[in-house]
Amino acid sequence: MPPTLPTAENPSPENASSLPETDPRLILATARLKTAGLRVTQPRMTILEALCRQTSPVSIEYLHAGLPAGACDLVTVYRCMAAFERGGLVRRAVIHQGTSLYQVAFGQPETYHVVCRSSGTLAELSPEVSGELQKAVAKAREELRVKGYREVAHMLEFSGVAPPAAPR
Amino acid sequence: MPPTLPTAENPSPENASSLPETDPRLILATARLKTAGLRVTQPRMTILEALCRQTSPVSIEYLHAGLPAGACDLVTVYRCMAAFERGGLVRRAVIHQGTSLYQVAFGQPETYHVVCRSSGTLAELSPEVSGELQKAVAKAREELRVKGYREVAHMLEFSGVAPPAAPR
DNA sequence: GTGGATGCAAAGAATTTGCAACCAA
DNA sequence: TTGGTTGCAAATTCTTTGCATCCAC
Repeated sequence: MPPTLPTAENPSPENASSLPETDPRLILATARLKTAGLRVTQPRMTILEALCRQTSPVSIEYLHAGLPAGACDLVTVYRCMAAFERGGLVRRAVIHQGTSLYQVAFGQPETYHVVCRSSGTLAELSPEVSGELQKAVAKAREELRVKGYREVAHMLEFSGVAPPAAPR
Repeated sequence: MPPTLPTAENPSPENASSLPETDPRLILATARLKTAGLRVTQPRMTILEALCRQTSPVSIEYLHAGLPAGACDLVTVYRCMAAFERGGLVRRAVIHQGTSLYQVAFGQPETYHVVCRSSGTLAELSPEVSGELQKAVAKAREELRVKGYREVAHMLEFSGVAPPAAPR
């Protein structure tokens, strides 16, 4: 059976080593929060820390399930992600079976994904293709900027039926 | 007040003249249905006919509200749109406040949209930029095809805060 | 001090599912 | 004939909201 998207029920094992507060991405995250006019709170930093550990887009439920016990309420994660998205800290990467999956939007190249409608597998597009897409998206953003749009975000997702896993 | 997205409550007036069965797009739609292994039924043709009349992406609720009275159940529209999307007849264009908006995916150039998070206004990107995006998307599709993906679909949406409407 | 942020509980809304009847191929 | 489709009703599930309390700035 092909690997499926991690769910809130079976979160992938968290990296035990907690990121030090001096992690460059968290420092950047703090700056981004302030720039966006958002307050730097414990729940928010915990959420951003967990988000930075992810290697692929995750759902809010999954993210919450992976936080230290009692870190914060699920509703808070919803509210934070909405604020983060408006502030450009995170990006809604794909919508998988009606659920939004998010990824950090800073400190790393933008990568686009494809969701298998059959197995739920999530795969990345090649850096080359992601780069091409990013370029075209940049042009769109520029057009929108000129037209006066602010806080522009975008969501690009591919879906399809993945080939059966190669037999071994 | 800027124009907002049409809703199920205030559907825009339908064009009274019903499309003749010989409408090229409906003929194409019929062919697409068969190609996708889907049956050609009355509800489906009615839905596709209504969808072809739209000039911008619409929600399922809105689409259903615009159908002739008693044409078919709302659930049927949901199921048909899901089937159409898998079959490549329609494209989920944007997700507006948690609601998916669809548009036909054949017989017309692909256009991408931007949703205003403040007013709900939906606007098109220029044909030039949409074309650029389409090219990059085509490359992605090609990569996925080579990798063995079938029935590839994609969703690309921009959102932002639109500038205040110009005073007149 | 003050307005944004959070927790808890409850509501809201889009979408899905079960099942029997129906009909396109 | 037969498996895909549809209608109706009910359930599911993701997401949002209200409000009192709390805390970052």
